[in-house]
Amino acid sequence: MMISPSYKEKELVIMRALMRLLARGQTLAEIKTSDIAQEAGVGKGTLYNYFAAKEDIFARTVIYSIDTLLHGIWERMDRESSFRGKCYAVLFSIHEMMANEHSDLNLILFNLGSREAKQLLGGEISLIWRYLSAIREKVLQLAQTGADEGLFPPYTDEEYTYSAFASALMGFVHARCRMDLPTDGALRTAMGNAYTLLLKALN
Amino acid sequence: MMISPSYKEKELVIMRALMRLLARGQTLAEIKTSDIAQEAGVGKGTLYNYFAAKEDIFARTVIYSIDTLLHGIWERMDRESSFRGKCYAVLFSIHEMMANEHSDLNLILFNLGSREAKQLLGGEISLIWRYLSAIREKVLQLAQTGADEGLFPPYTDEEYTYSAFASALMGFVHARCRMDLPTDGALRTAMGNAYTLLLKALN
Amino acid sequence: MMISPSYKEKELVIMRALMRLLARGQTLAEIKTSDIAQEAGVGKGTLYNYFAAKEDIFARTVIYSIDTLLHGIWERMDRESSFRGKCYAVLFSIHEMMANEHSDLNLILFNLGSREAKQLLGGEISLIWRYLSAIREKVLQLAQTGADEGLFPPYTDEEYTYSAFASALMGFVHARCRMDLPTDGALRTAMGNAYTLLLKALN
Amino acid sequence: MMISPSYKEKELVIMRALMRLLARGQTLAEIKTSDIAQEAGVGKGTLYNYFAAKEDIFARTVIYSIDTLLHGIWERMDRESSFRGKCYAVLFSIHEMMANEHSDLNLILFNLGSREAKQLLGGEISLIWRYLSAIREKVLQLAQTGADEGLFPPYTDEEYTYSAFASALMGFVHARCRMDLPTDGALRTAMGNAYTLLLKALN
DNA sequence: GATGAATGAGTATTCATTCAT
DNA sequence: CATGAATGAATACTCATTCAT
Repeated sequence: MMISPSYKEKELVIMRALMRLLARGQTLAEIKTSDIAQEAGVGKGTLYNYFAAKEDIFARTVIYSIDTLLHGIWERMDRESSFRGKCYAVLFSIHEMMANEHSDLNLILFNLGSREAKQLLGGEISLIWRYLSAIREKVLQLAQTGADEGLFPPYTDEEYTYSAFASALMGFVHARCRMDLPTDGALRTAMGNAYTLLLKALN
Repeated sequence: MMISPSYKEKELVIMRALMRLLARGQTLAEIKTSDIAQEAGVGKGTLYNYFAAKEDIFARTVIYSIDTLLHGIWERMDRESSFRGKCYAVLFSIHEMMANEHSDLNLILFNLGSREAKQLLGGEISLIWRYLSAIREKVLQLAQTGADEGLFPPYTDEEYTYSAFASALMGFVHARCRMDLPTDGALRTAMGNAYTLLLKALN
Repeated sequence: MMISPSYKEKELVIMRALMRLLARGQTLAEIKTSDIAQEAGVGKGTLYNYFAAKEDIFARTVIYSIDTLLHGIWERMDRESSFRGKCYAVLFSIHEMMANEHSDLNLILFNLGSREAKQLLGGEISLIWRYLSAIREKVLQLAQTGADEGLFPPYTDEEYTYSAFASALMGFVHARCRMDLPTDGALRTAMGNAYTLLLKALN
Repeated sequence: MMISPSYKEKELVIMRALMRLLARGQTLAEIKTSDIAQEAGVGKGTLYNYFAAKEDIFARTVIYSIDTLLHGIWERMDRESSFRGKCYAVLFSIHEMMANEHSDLNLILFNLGSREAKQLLGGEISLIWRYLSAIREKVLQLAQTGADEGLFPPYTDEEYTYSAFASALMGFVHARCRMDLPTDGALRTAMGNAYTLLLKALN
C-alpha cells in the first residue's frame, strides 16, 4: 500500500528530525541544514550521504508524509464497517491532522506554496497522479458501500460522485479552518453538515 | 468596497512589477529586490521609500491582489440578476483566475505556503476576517436570491448554508485543478456538477 | 603598448591587494576572498561588483602583471642605445624581478601551475599569442641592432636567431635560480656567460 | 642510481593511480582522495596507512616521477656512444615527455606552481640539490665525451660549460612549447638548432 | 525624492581525515 | 591490515539594506 520506496534507517532519522523542526513551528525557509543535522543527531556531512541537497530532503519528506498519512487514514477506515463510520473516520482523521501540530503531512503542506511543491516533487510528479488515482478508487469503493446500505442509489456518474465526496470533504476542511480552537460541539456540527451535504448530494 | 487603503502611484507601479515577475513564472523565493526595481523601472533605493522591507512588498501585494480579485468577482456577480447567473459568474471567475497565469491573486497565493502567508499578512491578520465576513454576507445574500426564486427554501441554518456554498465552490476548484488543459466540455460538466450539488444540498 | 584593456579604479585596488598578499608569501590556494577584500579595504561584496569570481580576480591579475612587467622591461631597453646595453637591461630586469618578492609577475607565475594557468587565462588564450608575437618582434629588432653594430652578421634564419636569444635568456634564468643569495660577482658572471653564449651562437 | 628510497607495493599502486588521474587531464586541485582510492582500487582509509596526508601522496609522487624520468633519460643516453647521439637522446626524451600526456614527470610538474612545489617537496628540499648535482656531473661527463671526439676544446670554465648545456636544452623546451602539434620537420629543426647552438657556444 | 555602489551577515556544500568494525 | 560511513571545519558567493550624492 505504501506507494513510495522503502527507506534506510538514517534517512528516516533525518526526515523525522525535519518534521520535528516543522512541528516546533519553524518555516521551511528558516530551517538550516545544520538545524536538521543537529536535531537528527548526526553530522552535517551525513545529510549529504543520504540526500543530494537540502531541497531533496524536503521533497522526500513530503512524500514520506503523504504516504504515512494516507496509510493512517485508510487503516482507520478499514476498521469501520458502515458507510457512516467510514466517512466519520476520514473526517476525524482530517480533524486530528489539523489539530495536531505534529501531524506529519500538514506540517509539510502548510509550509509549501503549490508552485514550490511542484518543483520539489519535481521528477516524481507522477507520484501525485498515483496518489490521486488510489484515492479515487477508495472513494468509489466507499460510494459502493453506501449504495449497498441503501443510503443512496448506486452511482451512474462516476465523476459527479467523486466530486460530491471531494466537495463535502473540502467544505469540512474550510469549516475546520475557520475554527481557532474547535469545541466538540462545533466540530460535531461541521462533521454533521459535511455528512448531510454528502447524502443530499448523492440522492 | 475596497477593504484595504488607497495606494500611491509608485506603490502600484512596484506591486504590479512584482506581479508581472510572478506571471513570468518566477517563484517568490527567486525574486530579488533588484529584479523588482528593474521591472518597475525605478532604483533599488526607491523601493524602500514606499515599503519597509522586501517582505512588506509581498504582504501588501497579496492584499492588493485579493482586493482586486474580490472586486472583480463581485462586479461580475452584480451584472447578473438570476441565482444561476450569479453562481456561474463566480465559477467562471474562478476558472479564469486559474487559467490565466496573469491573474493577480493566483500568482500570489500559489507562491505562498499558508504558514508563510500568515506571517506575511502579519499584523494585518484581522483583514482576513474582514474579507471572510464580507464574503459570508455576500453568500447569504446570494442564498436569499435563490430562495426568492423558489429554487430552495429560505435558509434556517446559516452555517450549513454557507458551508454548502463553500463545498460546491471548493469541489469545483478541486475538479478544475485536475484538468491539465480544460476543454469546454469538461469545464461545463464541472460547473454543472457544482451547481447541481449546491441545489441538492440546499433542498 | 599595453595589450590588455584599461582598468577601473577599484579593479586596480583589488588586484594590487592580491599582489600584496602574494608578496607576503601566501599561496594562491591559501588566499581567501575575505583576505583580498580586507587587504583592499573594501567589502567582500564589492569584489563581486568588479570580478565574476575569485578565479576571475586571479586571471585578470596575471594579465595585469604581465602587462606591467613587459612594459617595464621595454622601457628599460629603450633607454639603452647599444646592443650590449639593451641585453644587459633585459637580464637585469629579470634578475630584479626574481630578487624582488614584490615584483609583480613572479608572484603570480610562481604560484600557478601551467595547467592551472591555461585554465585561468581561459578564453583569453589568444592574449598569450599576442604577447609572444610582440616579444618575438622586439627580439628581432634587437638582433638587427646587434648586426648594425657589426657584432654578428644579419640574421638569415629567423627561428634560429629567436631561439638563440631565448636560450641565452633561459640559461640565465636557470643560473639565477641556482643562486640562493646572489652575490654581485656571481651575478656578473651569469650575465657575462649569457651574453657570451649569445654572441657565439649568432656568429 | 635511484636517489629516492624503495617503495612498497601498495605505495606504487597508489602513486600510479594518481598519475593516471593526472594523465586523464584532471588538475591536482580537482583530484580528491576518494578519486585516488577508487582509481587505485583500494579503500580511502588505506591511503592513510601508506601516506601521512593527501599532500604527502603528491609530494612523494613528484619524487617518484623525477626518479623515473631521470632514470629513463640516462638509460637512453648510455645506449648511445657518440656525443651527438647522447645529445639527441636527451632532446628526444624531452620531446617525448612533452608529447605524451602520460609521461610521468610532466604531469606532475605542469600541475604545480613552483611555490607549491617547494612546499610539497618540503623537508626533502635537499633532494633537489642531489638531483641537480647528479645532473651537473652527467653534463660534465658529456662535455668530456664531446671534447674527446674533438668537437670542441676541453672545458676550462665549468660553470660556463654547464650553462651552455642548460641554455641549449631550455631553448629547445621553449621552442617545443610553441609547437601545438609538432611536425617531424619542425621537431628536427628545433633539435638541430639546439645542437648547433651548443657547439657554437662551446667553441 | 531618487539612485545604485558598497556592504557583510548568512549558509549550503565539500572533502580530508578518522576510527569502529 | 583494510574499509568506508561519519564527521565538521572551512569558504565562496548572494542579496537585502543603507546612505552619500
